[in-house]
Amino acid sequence: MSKCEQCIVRKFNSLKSLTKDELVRISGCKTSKFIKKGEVIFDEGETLNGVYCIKDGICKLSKLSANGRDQIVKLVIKGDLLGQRSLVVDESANLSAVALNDMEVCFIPKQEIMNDLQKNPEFSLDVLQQMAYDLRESDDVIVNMAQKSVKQRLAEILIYIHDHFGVDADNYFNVLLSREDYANVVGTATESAIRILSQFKKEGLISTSGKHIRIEDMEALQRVE
Amino acid sequence: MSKCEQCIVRKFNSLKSLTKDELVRISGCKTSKFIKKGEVIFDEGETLNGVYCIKDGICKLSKLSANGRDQIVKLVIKGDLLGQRSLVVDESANLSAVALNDMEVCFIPKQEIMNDLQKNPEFSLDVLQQMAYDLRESDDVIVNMAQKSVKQRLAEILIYIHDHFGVDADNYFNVLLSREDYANVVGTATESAIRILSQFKKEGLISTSGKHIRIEDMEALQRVE
DNA sequence: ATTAAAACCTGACAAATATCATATTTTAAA
DNA sequence: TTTAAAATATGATATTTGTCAGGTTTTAAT
Repeated sequence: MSKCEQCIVRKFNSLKSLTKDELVRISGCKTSKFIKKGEVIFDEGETLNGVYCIKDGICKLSKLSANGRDQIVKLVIKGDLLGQRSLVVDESANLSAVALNDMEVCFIPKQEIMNDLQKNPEFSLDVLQQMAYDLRESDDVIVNMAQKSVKQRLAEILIYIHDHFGVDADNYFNVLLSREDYANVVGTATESAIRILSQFKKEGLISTSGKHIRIEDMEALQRVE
Repeated sequence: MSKCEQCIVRKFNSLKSLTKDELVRISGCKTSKFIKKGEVIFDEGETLNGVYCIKDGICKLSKLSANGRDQIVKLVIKGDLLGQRSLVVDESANLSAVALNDMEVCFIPKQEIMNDLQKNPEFSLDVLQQMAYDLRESDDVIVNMAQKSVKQRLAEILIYIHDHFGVDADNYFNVLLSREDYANVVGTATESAIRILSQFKKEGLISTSGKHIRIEDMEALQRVE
């Protein structure tokens, strides 16, 4: 099994603040998992016994609303950590994590992380900073949800996905979301999301090929009101 | 000036994890401020040179949206800390803080807090836990904003204010919000908030006396769809 | 106490969004 | 390959919410 000390992925998350010794120890007790597209990593309400370090792939974090609809709160990519929040406050998971494509993740047991959190102030501060950053992002999402139209939110998520997850050789998004996923990100009915994407297509803002989406006119997309 | 070691308020926030020595040191460099209803504690974009510990009063944290409307993200009360997030990630304030009634706050300079964050793992973990808790709350707000109707959100904020900030002898809310504030919490037009409050009144869910609001039928309010 | 400003309220209408129905296309299983 | 299921698409219509316009009441300053 590969070793944490040599893993590039950790450079993108709080694990970068661990010492070499700590990394070796974690490497010794981590387990690696392959997760197929559509599989659940963990479910809302589940007790998490550790954190997941995403080595490859993308997943969605969502929560079931009282009306029966899933709300996608965040998209998480290679390099990110999953489950630190629940671990820190010792609560069950508040969100479900589902793979959007095939993934490889490393599971690090709770005790290892908690141990380092208590003993390595640099690591602890790094986790704190990541959480502070997430908190600002969440606050911004609240404002967008409350104040912007569905069309605007959809335009923005398209730009977000383009900028954060990149595109392939033909400029199509690397992340494949269903129309229902798009609806669940912006918080609208699936039909509404489909309708607006069709409209964007007609207006030349995007083009599609099946589920694949490509931005054709970024500036116009940014101007959407 | 009163001393942090003897202040009851700190028991409700992360400062409770500081040692006696640390508290004495902080007490020596803190400044106390009285802030009148409506006054700004800090503004979005402002650089914060420390954190505010709320000794008395309530304030709103809000962010100006691109459409010119204010979105209230959080209501903050006696005992809470303001500004830790910005301090931890060394960013300017993401939200504005405005007093909803007369307040007393203590300002603690940045360096004191950062020093303790680096040297006292217990304090650092406590701040981390508070932030993890806030993050869950924010995620829940996102889901509510995205999936619930304005009427439901308004009913819920009434229940939230009742439960978190309490009522006076006549069962009226301790917090006085304008109709515009209510609109800015649930993310709707002021007229819509007014209309729905009127409807709640007609249906006997609440009663009002000027700005003062009292819940008359909690169960019916919880059932609002 | 008077008065101007702000806050509150309501109606009429417009715009945005949800819902339901149904057709078409794509996907995946047998 | 065939076929059933799922995803996508679009129209018609209902519901929710926003906007504008005009009132009344409350608040605060003189």
